[in-house]
Amino acid sequence: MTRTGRGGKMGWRALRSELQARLASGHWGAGGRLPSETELAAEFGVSRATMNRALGALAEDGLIDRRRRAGSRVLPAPRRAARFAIPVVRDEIAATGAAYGYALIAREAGPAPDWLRARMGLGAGAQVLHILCLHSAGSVPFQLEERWISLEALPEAAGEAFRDRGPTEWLIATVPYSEVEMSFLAEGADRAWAGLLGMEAGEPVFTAERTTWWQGRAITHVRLRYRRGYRMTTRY
Amino acid sequence: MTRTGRGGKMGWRALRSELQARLASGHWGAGGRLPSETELAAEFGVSRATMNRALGALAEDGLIDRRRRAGSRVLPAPRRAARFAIPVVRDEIAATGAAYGYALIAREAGPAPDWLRARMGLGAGAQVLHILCLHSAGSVPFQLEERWISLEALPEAAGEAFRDRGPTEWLIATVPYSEVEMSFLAEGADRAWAGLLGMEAGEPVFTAERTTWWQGRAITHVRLRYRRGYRMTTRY
DNA sequence: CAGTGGTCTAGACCACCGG
DNA sequence: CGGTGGTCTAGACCACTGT
Repeated sequence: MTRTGRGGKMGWRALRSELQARLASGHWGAGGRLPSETELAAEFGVSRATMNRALGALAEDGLIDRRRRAGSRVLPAPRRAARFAIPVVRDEIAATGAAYGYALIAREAGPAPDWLRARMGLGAGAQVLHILCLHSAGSVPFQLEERWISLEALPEAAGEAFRDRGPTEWLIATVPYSEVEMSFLAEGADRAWAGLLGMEAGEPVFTAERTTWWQGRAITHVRLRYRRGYRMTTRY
Repeated sequence: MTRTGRGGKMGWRALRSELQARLASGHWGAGGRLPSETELAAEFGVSRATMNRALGALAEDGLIDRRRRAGSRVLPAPRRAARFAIPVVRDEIAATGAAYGYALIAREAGPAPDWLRARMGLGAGAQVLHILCLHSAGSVPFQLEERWISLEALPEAAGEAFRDRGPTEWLIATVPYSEVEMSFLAEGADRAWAGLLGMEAGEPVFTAERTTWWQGRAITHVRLRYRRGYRMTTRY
């Protein structure tokens, strides 16, 4: 029996690795059934709680499917999920070694356009604060942020100038925990803002859209357009 | 004290929600320190193991930072991570209700180009199988797949025609568990393949790139180019 | 309805690291 | 050094669901 350390019992992380290797080797076949928790626990000489933890981790990783009474089965095609860290742009730029720059370009209150009312579930005539600003790495444009904040849900935004600090950072401090829907897409740079990113109109742009709810109400919607050549990368 | 159910003790999921709500309300302040596991367990009337599980979940979600001796601290800016499910394209199309269509466009073995050898860590003169194929939703192009498979690492690929089944599905069946690096980006449609997706050259395309390793060796690299208007969306 | 996973408990030991 | 989190154990009860 494989063990970690010098003869000690296996921890649940080691167990997970061991079981994962066994899955990869096809030990139980695709779609096959694993022994019960109790049996596996006995085989590896650990308590059922520990084995449960290890198997639970494998299920979270999408490698097996666990159901009461039915047992644990090997998923034929592992349900893959990629985790992308969504860093604050200030940190993302700092990580490249460049100096973070922020510039407010526009800021005005007004009625929400129809598409935004639909997306955020706002009533007719709802007022929003519309902000456009640029985050730079040194003197190079890095990300163009276009944001709408519901003044109904967050009236204190009206008192913020957003001159020295981006709305994202202000929101993080004001509404720390929230529900989020996020999309990634490719779009053509619009004549209206292509120049701000140092791009030609029509050039492909990597864009992230995010709508944020707090206590069931939509607070803000943002479009983040990234500099030419930007990639969002992860390993798993 | 808030409880779930009719007077029963709280489970660790309920505990997590409760603590998350308390975090959201600013109960411990940003950067503040939470009581110890033992204290919290006593306050909620659960065992320390259960409280540990709940706090561990909050740490995994990036809401708090836990360190021995130092205790649990509220993270000032929650380290957010979005999880994107990466479905098999056949399922993704089936989910829209359309019929899945597959067509092999090209398939040829040859030496790996330099950029690919660099990306996959292949030696000089390494042979790869280069495959181009199209996945359609009904009669509409959905995703163009361009893939390279290392014939050194996976010689059995040479015997596969990929005429009825895409290489992704064959790979899943052949190399079920692997390490992956994935990127999302925006690029302009190339003259060489824009037509296959029903697009004009230069039109913005949402592209996913993925390199897959198995037992420390790069197996395959793929570029997935999506139809116009594609979005990758998640909630968290 | 019986076998499986899901969870809780009380106690224990240990690793880590801040003061 | 001592308090904190990390983990394991043995036992227990329960929820779910396939047969």
